[in-house]
Amino acid sequence: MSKVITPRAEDYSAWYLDIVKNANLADNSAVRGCMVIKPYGYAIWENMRDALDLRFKATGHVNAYFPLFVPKSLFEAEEKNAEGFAKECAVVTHYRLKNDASRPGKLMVDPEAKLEEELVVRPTSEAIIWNTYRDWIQSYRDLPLLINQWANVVRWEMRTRPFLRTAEFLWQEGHTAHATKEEAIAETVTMLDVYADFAENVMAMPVIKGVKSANERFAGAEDTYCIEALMQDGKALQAGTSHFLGQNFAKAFEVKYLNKDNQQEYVWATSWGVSTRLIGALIMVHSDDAGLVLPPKLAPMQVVIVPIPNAVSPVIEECDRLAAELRSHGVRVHIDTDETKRSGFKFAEYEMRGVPVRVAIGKRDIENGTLEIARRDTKEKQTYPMADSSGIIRALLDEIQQNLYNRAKEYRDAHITHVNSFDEFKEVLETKGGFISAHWDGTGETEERIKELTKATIRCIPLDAANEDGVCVLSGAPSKQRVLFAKAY
RNA sequence: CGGGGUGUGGCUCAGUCCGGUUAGAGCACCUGCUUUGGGAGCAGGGGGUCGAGAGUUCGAAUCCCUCCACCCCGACCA
Repeated sequence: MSKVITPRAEDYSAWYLDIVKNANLADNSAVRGCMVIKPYGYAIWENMRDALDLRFKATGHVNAYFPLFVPKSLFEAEEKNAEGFAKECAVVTHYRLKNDASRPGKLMVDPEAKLEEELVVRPTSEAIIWNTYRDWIQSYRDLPLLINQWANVVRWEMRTRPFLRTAEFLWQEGHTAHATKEEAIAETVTMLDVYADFAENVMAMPVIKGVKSANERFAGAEDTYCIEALMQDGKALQAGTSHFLGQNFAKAFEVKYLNKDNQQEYVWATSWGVSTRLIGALIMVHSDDAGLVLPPKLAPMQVVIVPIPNAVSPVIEECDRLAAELRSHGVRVHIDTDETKRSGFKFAEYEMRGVPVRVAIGKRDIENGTLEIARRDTKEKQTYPMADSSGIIRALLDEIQQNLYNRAKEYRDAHITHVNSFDEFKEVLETKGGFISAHWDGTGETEERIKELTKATIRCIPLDAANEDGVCVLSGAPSKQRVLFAKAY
């Protein structure tokens, strides 16, 4: 296969699609808007899932599974949430097919098999979950209820892109119930911190924690917290959200508990989620024109060993010995003994697939007691003594993880620009991109107007924003703090 | 949902305007030999109801009609 990746500078969007295809992450499918996640892409998701699940468990959550289908009457119970998703719901209306008399061998929907009540394919599960929680929660002793589910959801999108926006996607959704408002808000913030920790320490992707403006808030939430990341093309991407839902769902579904004073009270709720979209973020934060670049903590193969020539004694024995040594330290190693491919091809192939460390061992090395180690992040390669190799490689994996984070953070920090006028705002947005830190008067009208004029939206009001008196870049009205604008995915 | 475009081996496309033997190329794939430290070379080989249906014609990938799918640009979105 001659694999050519479009350079980022030429066409960023084509570059992204080339990475997805050539790194074997996903394929288009026969289903409009839906992708097939291939084994290599799915292995990355599994690593993300495992790291997140560990963190969810560590913060007291348990997993459960709720149905894919939501009866329409339940779905519409919390009005704001239902309205927010109404335009992109897949709906099941029938439960049977039959032979089509007019077209032999073909099937048709049986008009006799119409459902009495349509079923919405979940775009999110608040409705079915809160309807269930009503029965599970009676007393303050049942609280807090801390449940997560790993699931697929469907949002009928017009324009789709692999991982970033597909009609069906995989995610996790946490849904918790609490006795007090304070406790629910604390949970919302805790899970935001979990996401930020995961993004920065596992994905090596720096994020900004913040709160969404009213326009960008999750439908049905009182407050939406988010982590925002910056992609290499200067566009922002929401990498995770954590919602304080107030008592909206409790009231819609009558979820009450008896407090210590024997009085009925509505519970307080949160929900939080991240999706396979994170794989899209991972690609766009670290990868280069040679292909995917993966942080070691998520790479399905952390080290690939290429014997030169293939599978020949004593080269192969040395490869096996090193692999065993690395595996005993928990390193994920792959030895490529495929004799039908040349080593040069393999080098290019593993670069394309983002394997953090490549080791080459040849006859020459056996004679010299050496091996060649190449790192994917900087593409440097160097020869080392065989004797020290396991320790060197393990240290290198840590270094690569750290370097990817530092590199991404440097880029991100260099692309947060403070502006004080709308002219400056527009110029920075067009010439430099990235986050624009500016004063905003707090009104939805101004936010909407800025979006119309520039296509930039408020990504978040950073949690660590300092109090600073100023005037709104558009309206000139007084403002107490800066917010972050950007064009977004 | 509006505007534009494209459907030909697994992939990228030529051929369509102006109908004419067995429908082509590159890549990929299979076999053999030589190779193997940055995407190998040579030789041989397999694979297509030309998006679908109906029509015009002696003859259709090519012309007419209908339908379908996908892509790009907008509006909407994690």
